[in-house]
Amino acid sequence: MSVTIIDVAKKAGVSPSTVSRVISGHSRISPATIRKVKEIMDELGYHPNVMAKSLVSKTTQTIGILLPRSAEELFLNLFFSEIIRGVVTQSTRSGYDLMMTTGTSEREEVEAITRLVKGRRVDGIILLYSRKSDPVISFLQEMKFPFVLVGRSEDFPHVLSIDNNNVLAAYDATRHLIAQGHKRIGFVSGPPNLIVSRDRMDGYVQAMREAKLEIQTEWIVEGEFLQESGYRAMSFFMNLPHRPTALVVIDDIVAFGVLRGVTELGYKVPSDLSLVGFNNIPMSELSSPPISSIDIGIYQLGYTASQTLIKAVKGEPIHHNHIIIPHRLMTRESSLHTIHP
Amino acid sequence: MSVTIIDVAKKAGVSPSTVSRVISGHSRISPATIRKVKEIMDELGYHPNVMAKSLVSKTTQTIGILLPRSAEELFLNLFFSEIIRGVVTQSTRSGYDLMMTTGTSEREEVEAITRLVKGRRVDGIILLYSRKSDPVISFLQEMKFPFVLVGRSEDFPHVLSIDNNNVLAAYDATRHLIAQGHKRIGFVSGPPNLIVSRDRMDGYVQAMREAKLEIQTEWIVEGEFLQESGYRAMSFFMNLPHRPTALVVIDDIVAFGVLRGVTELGYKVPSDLSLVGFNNIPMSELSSPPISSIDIGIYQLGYTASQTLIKAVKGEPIHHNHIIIPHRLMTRESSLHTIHP
DNA sequence: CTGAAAGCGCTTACAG
DNA sequence: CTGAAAGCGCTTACAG
Repeated sequence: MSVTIIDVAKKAGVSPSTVSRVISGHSRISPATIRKVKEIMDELGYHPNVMAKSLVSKTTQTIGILLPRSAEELFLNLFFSEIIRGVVTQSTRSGYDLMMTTGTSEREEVEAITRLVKGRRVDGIILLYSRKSDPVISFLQEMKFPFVLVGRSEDFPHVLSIDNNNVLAAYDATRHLIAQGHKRIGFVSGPPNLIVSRDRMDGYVQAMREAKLEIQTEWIVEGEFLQESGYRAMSFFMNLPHRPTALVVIDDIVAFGVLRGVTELGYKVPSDLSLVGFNNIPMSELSSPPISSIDIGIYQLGYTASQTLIKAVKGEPIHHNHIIIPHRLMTRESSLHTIHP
Repeated sequence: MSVTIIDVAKKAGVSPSTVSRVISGHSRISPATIRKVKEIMDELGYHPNVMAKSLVSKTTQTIGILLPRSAEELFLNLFFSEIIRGVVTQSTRSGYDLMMTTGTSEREEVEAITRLVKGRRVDGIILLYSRKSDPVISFLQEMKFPFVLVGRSEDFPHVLSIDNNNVLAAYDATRHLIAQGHKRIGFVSGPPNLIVSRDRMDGYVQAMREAKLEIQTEWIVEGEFLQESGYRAMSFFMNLPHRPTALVVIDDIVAFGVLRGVTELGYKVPSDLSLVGFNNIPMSELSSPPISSIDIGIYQLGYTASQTLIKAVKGEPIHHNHIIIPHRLMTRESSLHTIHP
């Protein structure tokens, strides 16, 4: 049915081995043979069967990406789109295909990865998001299978990973609010089992301590990466007798929820409540008021993850196991309100 | 290195053929053998080598998705994230993996698809977005390779496709504005080579004609699916001596651009200019004012595309070649301003 | 119900 | 510089 290496060999009057060597750019082949074989390949419309090639070469020219369990809701947040955009761009440039997989439970995730790894379907894997103790990481380490983590792992500190310095990022965000004269600053966090939540919390705490500002436990609220979480956090804060005048918010989408709630209650951002978010999604500058946000270079995170993984797959040397993508505070109206004591 | 079917066979004291039959759930195997073999498989941690299986079975349990050329900018628009979310959810549920590929030029796209198809890397392909004459479609048809199109094709009208009724959707949007008393309604379109642009334009024109309303050519502007396009269109409209009082806008993201521009100029939505967009992205209800939008069921589009493709791959009967996902107008403040003549 | 054998399409030492 | 042969890990008629 399709054209095989044997068809080409016959027609070119050479052996299949020779055709194979021409394809792989093997050294010791006469120019004449190369020309001849290539001609026939074109003429016949030959294309290598990837499966056969993989079977013997034990390489697939494909990398896999495991989407977090909540893939269903996942894409509501621009974070993952941006990551994937970076990954697919880079992997395509490097001649690798990208395989996506997911699972709805931890067991399903491990199964999906097992299938990819043991089924020899991919050469390496990109993991998005790290939870505290992740059986997927244990499995990949045990298998000695190449992988990179977007984020970082506490249980497996030496794992190859691409991350932001989230502690510093949150520190910067908090410092910025302090510089505007705020003293009562709250923090809206994400799911507590995510390392990114705790890193950003740490940065916030550090900045507050350093400035000798009081942190009230009720100024710290945990939630999901969803608008609703912001909305709920806001209602909670606004009912406090001593409410904060500014918030550091774990994700812009959550910040939108805060903003919406604040506006509905008739308060104003930034005069009644100043905000700084994270991720700098395109809508941040569109909302009214525009929201200040830490740009964490999401696309770059994905691009670098793919690049690093492919290096690892090829066995090229990797100098740093932990690559940090720089962040940048984008100051906008939501945090430009100076408090005069 | 890894455990093969032969290792299992040896240890279980049967032939490789039998192991293979147990794996594939073949009928005529004694329960005792099945139990024994499964036990050994677990014990040894056996996992089938997908490549070897594909090579002989000629099936990959994988579908491919071709991202539009502009993948770089692509994900800035929620449309693709949502589509992919639908596709990955459904394909995973059906036990298929998802392979993503892209190209930066038409030639590269054809190459990427050729690699997937001729390399027997996938069982079927999902195409996003259709341009007027698409060499990828010609190729797939010629190869008799299963594929579905998200969108529709004029050059290949019988191709399996999942689409909205974009003509009707735009008609509904326009009717809604007419019902508010608007007579001077403009249309901000997308790239003219996309069928979706022309379909929506047609719906707009139909509704206007039917209501015996005049359409001025300067009320129709083409652009990209980007904020900037909306911004530019707005500046253009607002400088017209006889400017429209309402706009149908091809995409919410473009509508945001319009909104931002209008606001900057000191005008108000909806009183100075009413807006209806398409796609109903999450931000539509967050902006101020919230933007009316046609929800086209993007997730559903992706989910159904995957479902239909997998049916086609399996050779199951498909009753309709053109599947239409219903749309729904979400009325919000941006279009709730009644004009009294 | 089960096994031996051929074959899927390729690569790669081993010879020459 | 090139060919014959073995083998990657699986499936599937063909026998029995």
